Amino acid sequence: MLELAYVREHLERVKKSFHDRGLGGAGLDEFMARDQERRDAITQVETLKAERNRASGEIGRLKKEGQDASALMAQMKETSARIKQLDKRAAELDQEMKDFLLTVPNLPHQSVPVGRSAADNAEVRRWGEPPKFDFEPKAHWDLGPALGILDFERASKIAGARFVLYSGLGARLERALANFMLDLHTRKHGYTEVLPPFIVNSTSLVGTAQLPKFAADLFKLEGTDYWLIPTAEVPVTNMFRDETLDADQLPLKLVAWTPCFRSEAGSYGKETRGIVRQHQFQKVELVKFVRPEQSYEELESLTREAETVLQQLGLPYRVVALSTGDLGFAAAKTYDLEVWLPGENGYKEISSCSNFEGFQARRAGIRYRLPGKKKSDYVHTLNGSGLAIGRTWMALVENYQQADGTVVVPEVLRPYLDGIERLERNR
RNA sequence: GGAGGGGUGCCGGAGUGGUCGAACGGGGCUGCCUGCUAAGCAGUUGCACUGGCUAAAACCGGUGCCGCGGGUUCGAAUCCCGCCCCCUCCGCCA
Repeated sequence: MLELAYVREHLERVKKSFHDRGLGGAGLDEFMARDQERRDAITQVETLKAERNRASGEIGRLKKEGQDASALMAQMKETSARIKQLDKRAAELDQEMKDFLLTVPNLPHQSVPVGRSAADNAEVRRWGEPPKFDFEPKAHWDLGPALGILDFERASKIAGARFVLYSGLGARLERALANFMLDLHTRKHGYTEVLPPFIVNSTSLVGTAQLPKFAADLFKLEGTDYWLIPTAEVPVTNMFRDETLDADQLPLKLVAWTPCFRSEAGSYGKETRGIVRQHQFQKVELVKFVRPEQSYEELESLTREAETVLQQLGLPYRVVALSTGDLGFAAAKTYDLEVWLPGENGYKEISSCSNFEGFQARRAGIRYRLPGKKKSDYVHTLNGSGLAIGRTWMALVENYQQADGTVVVPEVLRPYLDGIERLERNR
């Protein structure tokens, strides 16, 4: 969320942000008109309240002295009625403005390439060479079922479309990947592991900005205020909602392995094959709370930390900086990691690393205080996948496939799979 | 799910209709003191919105905030209603 005062004073910058993101600037001018109306109403009602407060004190004094206060009381009864009316109007305007502010996207950082869509994203760097095969490489949706480690039919019987069942070595590979990633981030990158609730309330979702705009992307539990998390970002960022952290706790780095649930409403017909786009998947998520002046170096290191997973697994990838047209609602800047997929002969997003600056912190009330300083300030929040496990599974199977349909297990993963060197049928 | 208790400032903890933004204690900050530290003394101590001043602050004023939302009243931390959360006991359960 942008601060009201900021929008008021930097209207042109906000309008430019809307434009760069490919949104109409509509609403902003009306918003400013509302702002003026609201401030006028507040001035008026506060004057009346001040008058009432004075009179109430006077009434108390008169009564104490045994004097008659009924005239003043009658007068204040009218004033109170008037206040009630004006208060209601001011509250309405206030609510309208808050609702609007919650739908205003974050301002893109100056370094973000201006563009209309993903086509305008800027490639930052590449790592690794796509493997060369002397046979026609298969997609994971052929390899997996053939190895008996992936079962789409039964998943769809149990739940429906866009679910998958991992079986045998497939399930163990998923778990091995999660453990490998968690170990890497906790042992080498200084993250603290947390295991949060997988269900959150709507306040938490407003805090990280999935609500109010993106309810359609989420699963809600009927008859409750509970929602399945679309990413660990939500519970982990909200750990410190309405809290003030000590500056010496920062940067605070947390890693969580959770399932993620996404309704993918409106995406039917898109990426229906394989495990690319599922209603449920697992992800190891990195979350940082940092001091504002450090957030951009922290974004770089966060991205590098996510990249380390791919490097250690030997999976070729590239890093792209999202353009303004592709940038998420809450993000000021985002790097996507895209892994090489032989089955698609192209790169596919496997991690998204973002700096939200104070956008989430303001919504969620996450502050920090410097020792000895009175005034607190909002932290900057960042997060990134480190990595999406389902997509890593998929990339690994495709990149390490052999002519005979088996899959070689990368060295670093073998300790997590009882030393197994190869995924074969009937294991 | 049932019964009971409770939610007050950074923390502990008073406060049952007016003089309460809130006693008292602790902590923090500032100054004094001190070779340094501790102790001691004095002062100070939240957030949001809003008006004035301003380049912007500082600053000065106003309003609101004692879990959240309503209500009663001239006036509510204090009374009434609804909701949320926490604790204890019982039941159930991995």
